[in-house]
Amino acid sequence: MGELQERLPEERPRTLSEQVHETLCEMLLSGQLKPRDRISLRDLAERLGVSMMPVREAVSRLAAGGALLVEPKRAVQVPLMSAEDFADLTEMRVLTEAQAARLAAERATLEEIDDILALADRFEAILDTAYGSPEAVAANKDLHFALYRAAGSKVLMEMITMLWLKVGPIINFDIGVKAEVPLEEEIGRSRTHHSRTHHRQLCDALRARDGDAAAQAVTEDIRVAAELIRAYGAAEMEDSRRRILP
Amino acid sequence: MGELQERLPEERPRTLSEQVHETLCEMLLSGQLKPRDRISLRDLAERLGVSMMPVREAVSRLAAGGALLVEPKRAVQVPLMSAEDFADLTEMRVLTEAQAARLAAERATLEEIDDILALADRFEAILDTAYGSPEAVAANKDLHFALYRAAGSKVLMEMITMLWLKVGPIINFDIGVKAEVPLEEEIGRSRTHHSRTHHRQLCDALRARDGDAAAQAVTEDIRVAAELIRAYGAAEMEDSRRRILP
DNA sequence: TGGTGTGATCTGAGATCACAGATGCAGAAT
DNA sequence: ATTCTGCATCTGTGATCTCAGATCACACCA
Repeated sequence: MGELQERLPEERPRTLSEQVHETLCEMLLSGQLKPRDRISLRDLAERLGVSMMPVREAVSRLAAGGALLVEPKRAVQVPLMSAEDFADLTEMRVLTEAQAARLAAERATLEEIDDILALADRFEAILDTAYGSPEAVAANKDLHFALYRAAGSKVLMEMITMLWLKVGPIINFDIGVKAEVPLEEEIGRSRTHHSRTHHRQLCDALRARDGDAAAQAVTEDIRVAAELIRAYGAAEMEDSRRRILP
Repeated sequence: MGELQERLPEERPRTLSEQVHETLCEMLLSGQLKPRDRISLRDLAERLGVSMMPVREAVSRLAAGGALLVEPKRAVQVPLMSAEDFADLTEMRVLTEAQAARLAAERATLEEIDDILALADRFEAILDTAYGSPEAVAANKDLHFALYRAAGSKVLMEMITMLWLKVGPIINFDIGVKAEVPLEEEIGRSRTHHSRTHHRQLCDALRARDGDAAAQAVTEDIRVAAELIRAYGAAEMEDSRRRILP
């Protein structure tokens, strides 16, 4: 009992629900959860060393945002997304994240810009050595969120976070597939190529304080990545039901 | 016990949590809850004839979206919004709702457009007789949401709903003040004037399938209303703490 | 061999209880 | 009259229990 408490012993008195929520968010954003994955409240509670209650509350928060799907009397699962839903989600990501990039280019402090440029360098370095690895996913996430945080809009940040929680399982499933199946190397190469191009456009735009260019770079980054995922068919894959950590 | 079940006897088997959630949403959107209002889980549970559990789940869902603020070991309350937060929220409403209007103008079916035009007429009629009434608020909400629904984007609709749940208490508090305090009649008149103008621009844009014009109409509607609220000072009012239904 | 039914098991939903911290009001001290 | 103090009350948090519905596997019959 008490794994979470022991792992975070001196944290300020956050509730167990918040800690569970954070854990689930990380699992969604990092690809530990894939579409169709089912989560048992009892299992997860036992695994984390808490009772069902905090898990229930965390799960309903995620379900409120559409990141998890809970049908009454049925196991809660990571929602399967149709191609239409994925396209819809992608367009909303373009709308919100392009605006965030525009605001960041116009309002970021010099320190924030330096941080973002450093994260972009770090991401490129990781791409060279370990494309498709969890580290690359995390570095990409850190870069994007540093940019969006610099936009200075709390509400926009919340909206983008919600969208990422929804696309996380798909994007990272995609990466997981590529990591396991090294065929289709050309897709990987074209993807890293585009990533580099868009990230460099973004850095240039930030340095020049060019909001439109920053928005354009992020827009293309999102659209190209989405198109590669769509072409790969990950968005509507129908593999057999999986349990987490069986 | 069982008031909700009896009131909705033949509904399909929705959970109590969902029903409570819906009730709370209506209270937020219709102005029955104002900033600083406190909600006791036990009181609300008793009032609705359910146990604390469904109320807890509904409240955490709203809290996840920022529509309610729950601090550990303290009464959950309708969050008080700073002027900066309100401005931020307004800009995000412009971003999302203008895009919804643009999509609706381009993709709405003729039936949907007819419905929207009818709701606009209905709203104007209510404005003539009962400005600032709960009916006017509801009619305005119906009009806007019919428009956004016609955009055909599920994700966009969810985002807009979340934003309305946040601004609902402020907008409707504003209206409540105006209804109780008939001074400042010129504000009321200017507001109805702008409302009419923007709504007619919107209708013309829909008929002409002009996405840009529709987006522009909605943008100005939101910005003008927000400016009037800001000028009135409702966004940062610091009245004493209230309990619902004392 | 293929379809069907049936029961053991697992699921979330909801109620109830115990608990610790926050609140607020009343009374005492200044 | 005002400020501090202390206790009664109210708060959300979390655990535990019950229940009904869903699921799945295995056996049985056609």
